[in-house]
Amino acid sequence: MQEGTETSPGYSGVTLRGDVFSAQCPTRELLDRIADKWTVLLLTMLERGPSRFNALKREVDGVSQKMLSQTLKQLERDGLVSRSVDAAAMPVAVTYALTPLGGTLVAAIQPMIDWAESRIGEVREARSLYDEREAAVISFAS
Amino acid sequence: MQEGTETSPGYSGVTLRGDVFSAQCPTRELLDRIADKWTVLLLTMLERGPSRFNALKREVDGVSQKMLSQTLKQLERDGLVSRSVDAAAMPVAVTYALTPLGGTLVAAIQPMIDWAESRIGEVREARSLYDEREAAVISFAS
DNA sequence: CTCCTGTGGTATCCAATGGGTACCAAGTGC
DNA sequence: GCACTTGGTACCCATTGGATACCACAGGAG
Repeated sequence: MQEGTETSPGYSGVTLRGDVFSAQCPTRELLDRIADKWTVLLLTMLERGPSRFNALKREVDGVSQKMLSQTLKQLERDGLVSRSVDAAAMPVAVTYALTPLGGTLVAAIQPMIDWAESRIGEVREARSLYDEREAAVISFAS
Repeated sequence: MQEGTETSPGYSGVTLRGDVFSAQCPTRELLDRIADKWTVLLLTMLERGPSRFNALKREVDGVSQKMLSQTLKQLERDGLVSRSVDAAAMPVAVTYALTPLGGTLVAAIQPMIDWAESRIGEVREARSLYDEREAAVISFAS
């Protein structure tokens, strides 16, 4: 019925490319979504190979069923993950797998993960230093 | 076909290196923090050069004062951003800048941003397809 | 047979978090 | 004096995340 019920597909020209700092930028909306705790963890986990719902729930420690199904649904909608149902299996088997597009994203976030793993020491050190200074300031103030 | 995920239990006090999937993993805690909307945007903005509080607030569209000061404080604590106060200036000038460590992080998240910018088209296409299918299923059900 | 488990979710509720607004103190322009 | 700037903090409410319960169905234990 209403053609205008959703974000206009046209965008006549100006894509605001490079301006992720504008709230309206579509790239920023995408960035907001992929720069997400569970998204990153799930994609990384799926890079190891296809997995099933409850397997993911067990493997990704701390994820709730709600967030898992929600995140997987978004990833599927974004074409990053595929969902295949085997209805013939006994209690129904649902398998999630990375799509090729999802694979390119995993490759793109890998440097971030590697950074976290290699720099965690420096960050922790910075934190201790900061907390010490902080404590000093507080005791000085009171 | 990979049998995947021998992330089985049985840690005997080992480093958990590479196991970001455990909730206790310190790397995962760090990853949760940097895989954050405002963190990514602020770091990217600061890569352009040092900036002041209200300048950042103006430039990063949509960030609230609260989230800005909160995020900056965390970044400072993590040693990714430095905060320098010029008390001599008229209404006090506070300048935020990337530290060398922060610079390495920006480099590490850049691929993710580039991915978002280059693949946004494919994602949008996947979304339309998904939404169409979804709508079809719903109208079929009702 | 009933009970319990596992499968893949959805629905519901509540706590935590994010964001908007107001306010502060100090200085400057009008 | 009044309003505006600076860099924040304090407070409140809306949105979100997370825990829990529940569903339908099938298989195995007892």
